[in-house]
Amino acid sequence: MGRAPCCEKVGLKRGRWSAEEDKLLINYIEANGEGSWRALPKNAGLLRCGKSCRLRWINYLRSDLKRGNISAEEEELIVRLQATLGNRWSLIAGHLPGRTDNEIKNYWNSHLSRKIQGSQISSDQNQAGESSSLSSGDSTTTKATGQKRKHKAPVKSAAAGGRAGSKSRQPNHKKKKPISTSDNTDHPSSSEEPSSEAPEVDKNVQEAIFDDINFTGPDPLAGDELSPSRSISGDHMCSSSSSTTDSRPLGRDYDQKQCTSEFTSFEDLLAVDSADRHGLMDIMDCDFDGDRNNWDIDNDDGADLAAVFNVEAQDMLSWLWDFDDSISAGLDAGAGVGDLEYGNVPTAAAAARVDEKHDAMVAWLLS
DNA sequence: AATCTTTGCAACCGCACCCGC
DNA sequence: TGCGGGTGCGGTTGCAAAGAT
Repeated sequence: MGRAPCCEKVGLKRGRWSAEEDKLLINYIEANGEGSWRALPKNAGLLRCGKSCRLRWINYLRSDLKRGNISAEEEELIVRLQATLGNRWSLIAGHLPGRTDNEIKNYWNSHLSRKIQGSQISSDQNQAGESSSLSSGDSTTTKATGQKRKHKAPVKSAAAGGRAGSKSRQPNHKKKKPISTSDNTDHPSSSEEPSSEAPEVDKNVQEAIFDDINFTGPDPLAGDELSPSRSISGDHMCSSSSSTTDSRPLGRDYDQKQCTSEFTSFEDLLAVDSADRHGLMDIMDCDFDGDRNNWDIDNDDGADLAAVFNVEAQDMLSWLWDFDDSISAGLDAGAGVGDLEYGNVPTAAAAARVDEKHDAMVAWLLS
């Protein structure tokens, strides 16, 4: 506080811009270029604050803007980037040519955040036997559940430490620690200082996770041959009785009691044969519900996982979400709508890709 | 048809950072 | 080195339009 406002507000117009004002602004910037926003209104003959002029130009009047109709691809990219970068809308906008941070932010707050919320709710329901769907959280569902959106606080980012509010704003990440484009595709934790401490494993939370793992995720270890479709759900993370065809070693030889007693630490889990570590993927319970957008953590949520492993799970998950072309190709080749659910075995290349992600997951958990 | 409620989004606000003086 | 102007960013608000009753 104590700082003078960016411009004198007395006598200045506020609210919606008229066509005449837009024209004045466009004409001035085309003639003089951007910049000097404080002086611009006066020079352009506008009764507007310089900030307002800048906002109007950047968000709506620039010629290189797309405006409207965010495509499914753009939407998917937004979701993925948001999971990785958090609410750094300007960074996200940088990956979407023709889109502004404000547009993406609004789209997120009015569409996507509710989809994610709806997905999480559905995910909870899924544990009770219902199927989940990301798209189930659309506006219709919102109305059906009576959720009020008006002036609600936007959903805070779990991935990048979404700030509690403008008054407690965190340092600007972009300016302090620039994030390159490649950071978005690299292992997300690579840009963070790796923790030098071994993960603190809260046994209670760990057991809670073990209590209700659903084996519905991808199973590249299904091998080269098609295995019958299978799904191991609830309370059987370590059960050997849940599937007759299940040959994945991790947990298969243990019942739940054994599991929670023998695996008293996460390191114990990792001590099993390296080939078995792929089962770790299932701890995360990566779940594709026939919709690549509908990727979720079925068992508990990222917050619990982060609590257990002392990491930001969402960052890793967002990378795992990177559903690349090789996998898509595998699915297109006949793996089916079920994506990577058991029984829908993708091509060898696709399986190898998932395999790679499993290994990365293990490395990440150990880091 | 009128009224109320909800939604979408344009615009505003305050804060933090950068940079020149 | 410190200060202040300029700018960028993300959260929040206001309001028109759409939908529901």
